[in-house]
Amino acid sequence: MGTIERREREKEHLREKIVEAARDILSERGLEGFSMREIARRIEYSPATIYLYFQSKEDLVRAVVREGMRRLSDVIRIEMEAAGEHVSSAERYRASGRGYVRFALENTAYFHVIFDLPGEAQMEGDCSALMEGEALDQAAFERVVGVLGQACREGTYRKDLDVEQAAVIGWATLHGLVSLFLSGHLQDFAPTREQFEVLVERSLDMIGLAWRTPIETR
Amino acid sequence: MGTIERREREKEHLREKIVEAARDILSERGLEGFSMREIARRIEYSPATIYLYFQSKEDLVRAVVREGMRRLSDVIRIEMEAAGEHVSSAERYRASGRGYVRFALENTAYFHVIFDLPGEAQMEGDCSALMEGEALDQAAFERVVGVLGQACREGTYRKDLDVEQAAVIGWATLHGLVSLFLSGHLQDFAPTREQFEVLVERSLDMIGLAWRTPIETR
DNA sequence: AACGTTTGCTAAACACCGTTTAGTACAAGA
DNA sequence: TCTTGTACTAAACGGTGTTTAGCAAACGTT
Repeated sequence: MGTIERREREKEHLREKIVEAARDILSERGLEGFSMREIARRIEYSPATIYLYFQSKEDLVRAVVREGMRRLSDVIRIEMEAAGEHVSSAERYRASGRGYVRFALENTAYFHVIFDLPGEAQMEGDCSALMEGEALDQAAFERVVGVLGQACREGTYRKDLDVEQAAVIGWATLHGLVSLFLSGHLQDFAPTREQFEVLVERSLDMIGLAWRTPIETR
Repeated sequence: MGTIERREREKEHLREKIVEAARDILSERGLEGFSMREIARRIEYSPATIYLYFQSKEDLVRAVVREGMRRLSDVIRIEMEAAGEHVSSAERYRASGRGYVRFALENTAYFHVIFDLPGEAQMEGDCSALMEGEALDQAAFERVVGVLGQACREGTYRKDLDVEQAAVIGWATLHGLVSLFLSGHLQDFAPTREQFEVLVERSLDMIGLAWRTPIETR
């Protein structure tokens, strides 16, 4: 009898519908309008029902974060592939950076939920669910590390570059730029998106410059 | 008759008590525990009273942000002064960066409230109140720009460096590092504060390296 | 076919929240 | 003393996340 399979499929379907609704609300109304009751309204179930599928709002948010991670990873990959196979690895690295920035600018709600929310609350306890998100994160990260290593072997960047460390610092630079821009703290310096994108390019220049230069600091 | 002066003093005193309570709650319980009703409880007034002094929660938060900006600016200044007058400007620049990071690590609630909250909601309308906060922000920023310019004149960094742009990029790098660290996204790479501080030093190395190198990028 | 039992769901409640309104007690000025 | 204005608050409104008790329908078993 396939009834229990059908039941399980239906259960999974509703679970997905909840995550979809959550992600739509996040995109449309941002974190402000993101509430369990609003999700319930949208899927036309009672708020209590959501608690049969997710144990808390935070749990549901984590599911959305995983979805966001997937998208971010995709955008970066697509941007790298769009750069083409014939370009240098260094250029592909730049492309990955542009992908990160583009994702942040075009999915600000996702971006904030991914990078602002997890903040400092945990540290112990809920490591497993966090790690799940991190794993997806790492897929993109490893790809960037790979292309950086390739750029070293191609001779664009210096041979002894600590590629993992370099990847983190480059990531942080772009992340900081985009965070400051989105929170309005670059209003005086780069008010428009165009000006901001120029700033991003100059930052990528700087990063490349630093990776290229032989190490002999102070 | 000094009665109205006394009344005004008392009014100002209560206003300050509200901001103090708000800042304490923020430090002790983070953004989670930060509520108008909790502030009211702590100052032993009714919640409605707060609305005689601040027109909304956001308005009160802005007052706390201003306070936080002042502190951040102070920490950076102190760290720069602690580096001493006899050291190079480049070293003073590094010190300012360390100050920024130290403030973020030791005042995480302030840091989040300053840099995460303003986010994307406004953009028009409430420009005046925002500018007030930015002005304090700029005091520190201008100081950093100044020391960067000095380092150029001293010959440490290249003469044609766009110091304002450089300051923004450097700021973003440290801001990104600290944001990623606080949100747990560097757990795999720099789990402890010690390891993170090493990463910060390596980033400051990289920044200095890039400012030093003559421009001739691709 | 009838009878427990399990499943999927919800109404209602609890304890919070930000904010507004109507009103009170009291001090100041006339 | 009477009026006016000031400082404050109780209570309400509509929202939130979450829990609990219970209901109706589907299920497995006899």
